[in-house]
Amino acid sequence: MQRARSDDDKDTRRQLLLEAALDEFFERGFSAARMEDIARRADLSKGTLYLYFDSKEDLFREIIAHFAMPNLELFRGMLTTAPGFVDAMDRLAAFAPFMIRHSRVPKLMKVMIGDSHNFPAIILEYRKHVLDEVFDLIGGLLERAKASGEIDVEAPHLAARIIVGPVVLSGIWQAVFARTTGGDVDLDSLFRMHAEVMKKAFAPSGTTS
Amino acid sequence: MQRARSDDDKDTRRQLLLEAALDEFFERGFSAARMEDIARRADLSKGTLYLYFDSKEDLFREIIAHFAMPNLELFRGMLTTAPGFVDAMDRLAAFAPFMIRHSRVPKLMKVMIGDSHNFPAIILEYRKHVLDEVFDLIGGLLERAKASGEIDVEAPHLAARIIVGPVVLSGIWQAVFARTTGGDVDLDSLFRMHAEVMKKAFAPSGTTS
DNA sequence: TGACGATAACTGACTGGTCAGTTATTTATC
DNA sequence: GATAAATAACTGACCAGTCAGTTATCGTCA
Repeated sequence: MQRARSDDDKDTRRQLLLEAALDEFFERGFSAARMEDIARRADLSKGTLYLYFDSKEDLFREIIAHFAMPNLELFRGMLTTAPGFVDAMDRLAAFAPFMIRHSRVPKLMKVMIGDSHNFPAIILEYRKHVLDEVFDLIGGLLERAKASGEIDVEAPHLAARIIVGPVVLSGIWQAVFARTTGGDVDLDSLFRMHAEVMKKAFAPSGTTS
Repeated sequence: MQRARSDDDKDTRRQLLLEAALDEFFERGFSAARMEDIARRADLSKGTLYLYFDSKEDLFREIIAHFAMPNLELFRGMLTTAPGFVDAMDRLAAFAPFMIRHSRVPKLMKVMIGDSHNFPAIILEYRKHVLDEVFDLIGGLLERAKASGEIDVEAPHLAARIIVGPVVLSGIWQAVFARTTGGDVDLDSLFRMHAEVMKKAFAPSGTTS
């Protein structure tokens, strides 16, 4: 591999190492992952890896900072531009299968759950800045829809958990079982149904489809 | 600590070691957990631990066999004795918060997710014998309720995932964040709402509360 | 009752291997 | 030839699994 001379080159290399590290942490877990293997996966040596990151823990921290935020922004963009609840659910039905199959969110989920107790501070930070934010976004959406009379819901922050539940289940299922055969579900159908279920459940009483 | 002479004594000791191991695996992950610490947690030495289990991996396997099955049976008992869908959802609303707060299921979830790729065969076995069984139980319940005209649902096996989703989300939340402060939700309210949401969503059209 | 092996539960020091992090050296690029 | 990117050999700490030795407990016999 060519040497990285410019700052741009170094950024690309850094990114490459982060991807390699996420893959190794995903497959082996933080503790069993070897720095040598992470470096080799990016066609570099262990020594070079240490030019870009201070320690294994530093690498873990950077992975989360690097991969979590963009996904949150994507999610925020999807939700905040939806005119109402029904529209937001339809978008979620299209967005969730894509995210589960093609984004790094499932891998990140598995890594963060598996090593949460080894880095409590990092994980708590993540909860505050990403997870709580997701629930707040959905909660806010529900409150606006309730105010406008589009839906009927008593506790929006609880409803948010019910909406997110199947997404988390499918993400973890993907992360844990994607490599094994059988047991997979058609995610598009699943989330289309999920959207319909949520619409019907929160429809104001007196409304019939 | 007294020595274990009888077979009964040894069974108790074995059980004690399994509990200790689950706790250590839960807190550190399989790879970072130390056999010495597991033994110490049960007030025994590392050598003694090896009298009861062949290896660290053997211990992992035994933990799952020991803790997963009883919980599945509990769940089966809860569902199969319910006369119908509405009753089953009410039972779930009472059962889920208890299970999440007081059973070892959340700990088991975290351990199995975190180390799934290190023991693919064990985890696949678990999926077939426990997870698929859970989905089949709920799927069967839904089909019977549909046949009797109690509910209206097109794809019971997908609906099962929607019902289970929030349970998994809450279980993982408990496992990952229970020790940290804030961010906790009233599980009783959450699952009471979840039951109502499911009832309303699957109620035959034309029915209004 | 109490002393005396016999049994096996239990211990912890030890070994061999692994790996995070360091550094002296090599080498690509200007 | 100067700069700094990249390497690979090295070090020290850590730990799963082993095993030779220790000791609690029990049955037996005086």
